[in-house]
Amino acid sequence: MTVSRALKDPDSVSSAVLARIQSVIARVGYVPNQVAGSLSSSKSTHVALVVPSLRTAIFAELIQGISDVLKQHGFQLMISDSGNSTQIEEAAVRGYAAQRVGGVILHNTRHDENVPRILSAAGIPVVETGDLIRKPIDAVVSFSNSAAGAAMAEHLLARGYERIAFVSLPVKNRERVLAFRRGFMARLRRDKVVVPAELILEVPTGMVSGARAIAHVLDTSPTTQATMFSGDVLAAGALFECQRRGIAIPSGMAIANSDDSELFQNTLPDITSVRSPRDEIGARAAQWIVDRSRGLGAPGLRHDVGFTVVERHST
Amino acid sequence: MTVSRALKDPDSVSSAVLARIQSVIARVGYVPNQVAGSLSSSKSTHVALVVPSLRTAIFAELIQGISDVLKQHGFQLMISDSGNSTQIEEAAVRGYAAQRVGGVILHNTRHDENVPRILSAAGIPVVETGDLIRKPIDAVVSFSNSAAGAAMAEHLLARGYERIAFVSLPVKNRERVLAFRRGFMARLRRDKVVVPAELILEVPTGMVSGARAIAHVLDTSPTTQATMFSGDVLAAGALFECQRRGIAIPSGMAIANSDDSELFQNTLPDITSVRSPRDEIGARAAQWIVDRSRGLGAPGLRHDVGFTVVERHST
DNA sequence: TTGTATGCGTTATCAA
DNA sequence: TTGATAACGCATACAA
Repeated sequence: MTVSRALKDPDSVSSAVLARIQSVIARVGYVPNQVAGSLSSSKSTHVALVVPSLRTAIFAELIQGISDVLKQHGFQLMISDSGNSTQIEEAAVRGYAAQRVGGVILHNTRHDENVPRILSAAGIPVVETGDLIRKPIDAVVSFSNSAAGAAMAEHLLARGYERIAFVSLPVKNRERVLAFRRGFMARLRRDKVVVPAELILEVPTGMVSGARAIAHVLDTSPTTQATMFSGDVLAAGALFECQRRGIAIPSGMAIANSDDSELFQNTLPDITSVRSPRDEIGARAAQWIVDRSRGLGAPGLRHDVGFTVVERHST
Repeated sequence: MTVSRALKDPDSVSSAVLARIQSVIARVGYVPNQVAGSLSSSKSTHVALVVPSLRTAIFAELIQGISDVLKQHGFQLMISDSGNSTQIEEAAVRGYAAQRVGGVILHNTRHDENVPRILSAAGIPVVETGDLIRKPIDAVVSFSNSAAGAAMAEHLLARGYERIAFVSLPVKNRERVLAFRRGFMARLRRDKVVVPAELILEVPTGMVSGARAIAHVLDTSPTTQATMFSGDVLAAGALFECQRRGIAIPSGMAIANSDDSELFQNTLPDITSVRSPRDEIGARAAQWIVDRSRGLGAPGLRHDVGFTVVERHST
């Protein structure tokens, strides 16, 4: 018990005893067993994150934001990916509940019905980060994808584009993408602009996929003026395909993307996109969980980090 | 005890009892406490990974490879970043030792002297993945960065380039980059090609940094024929800068990069680079740890996953 | 096939 | 300021 105190609160131990303890610890190489500590105190220093995929760079900033905050407080980050499957997410959440983690961050906002049940039964704080949904399980830190879609539509309208294509990842199980698309379309409709069904595409992830999509648009509907992409690096693939075909951007085809990245800032021309503070989302989500697991803060958090339409030369 | 058995090995329990247990579990919402399980059995289902940075996409494939294998075996992945600081790495390792993780994967191959001590004292298996070093702490799964550098030098020589610049991230605390550079330079020297000191640059990470570097080379040494980049996306930044300046690639300047990425396959022209199976590195490292923590496999593993110089149109 | 006793290494609580 | 005791919830070993 005295050793335990010496490690957690050295001031509560006399300096003589403290010195003796430290010397023995050094000599025998004692390393406190945090598993036993967790069991005894029923406090966890683990936070779990479930993202749709680990392969994309999109989540790098989110992860870094979380990791930075957790490191400050001696918490550990556990990561897994769901592949946009609610079943895999549920299995992950079950595992995290069994491990009695201190909190869970879910990027998806669509879940198996058991997920809220499992988490609330275990009393585990949850933050959702994928979209600023109305009714989070517990807390939500994000921005409105729907508003972002509308803002991007407004930008394209302001630049005078009227014949517009929309290319995204499959919206099934991707509520964020669906919200963006809905916001985008609704704003266009307000100005009597309608995207024909054959120019609303759903494609796989990746640059090659973006290239194929823009090729399809160019081939089947050559009068299209602008293409809006929603999903990781699709627009970059499209830009490179236009370069290969000798099509000038934006005069021959304007392109924009829903998620900003370092790449879009550096291509020629650089690519208009929606910028959101992904590291801040991570940091705030993590901070809230740390606070909660220390008994601070309120259960329900709803934080809008906002976004910006970064107007670049591709539109 | 019977409940414990019913969950781990349902066949060892009579069907009547099993049914009763399952119904009660469902009714009361029982979730086994894995922390208590770990403490009791002194077996961990956690594997820790320390990468230099989480911000770059380079580690996404490594992480995915690890995660896929761990998921199959019910293991959990814990991640942190060291920022190429041996001190931060040591702190992380200390924390993982306290948590009695089942294994640790370190991407860096240069460590604080305490790191091997801590890990071996705790009996925690370690895999290093950054370079195929001669004397790993325990196991190593990687490829030879030195050989990769040499192979890339050979490629450039074969294409007839003789006035060559070398741009990398700072080599301090980055043994991999240093190994690549040494292998590269050594191979050039064999053909009596020498890179002048003023064309050996060390720059920060990022596309902007790559652009600045190539600008510096172009401005200060316009007769340079090729620039070799070592570090993430540097070459992409250089390519875009050349596009902005109207310099043709490869006739005006050839560029190549040490680490392949989706981006390099899609730019115009696409960029010659070294391809290595990063997901396989992760998968094998994870598998070895899983095996070890089950008492299988031998302590010392040394696996060379190899690499390929992918010759594209930028050289 | 089921159940009992015991211990894993901490921390909370209370006593000295 | 230090120490003794009990408890956290499971799994090991053994008994029935």
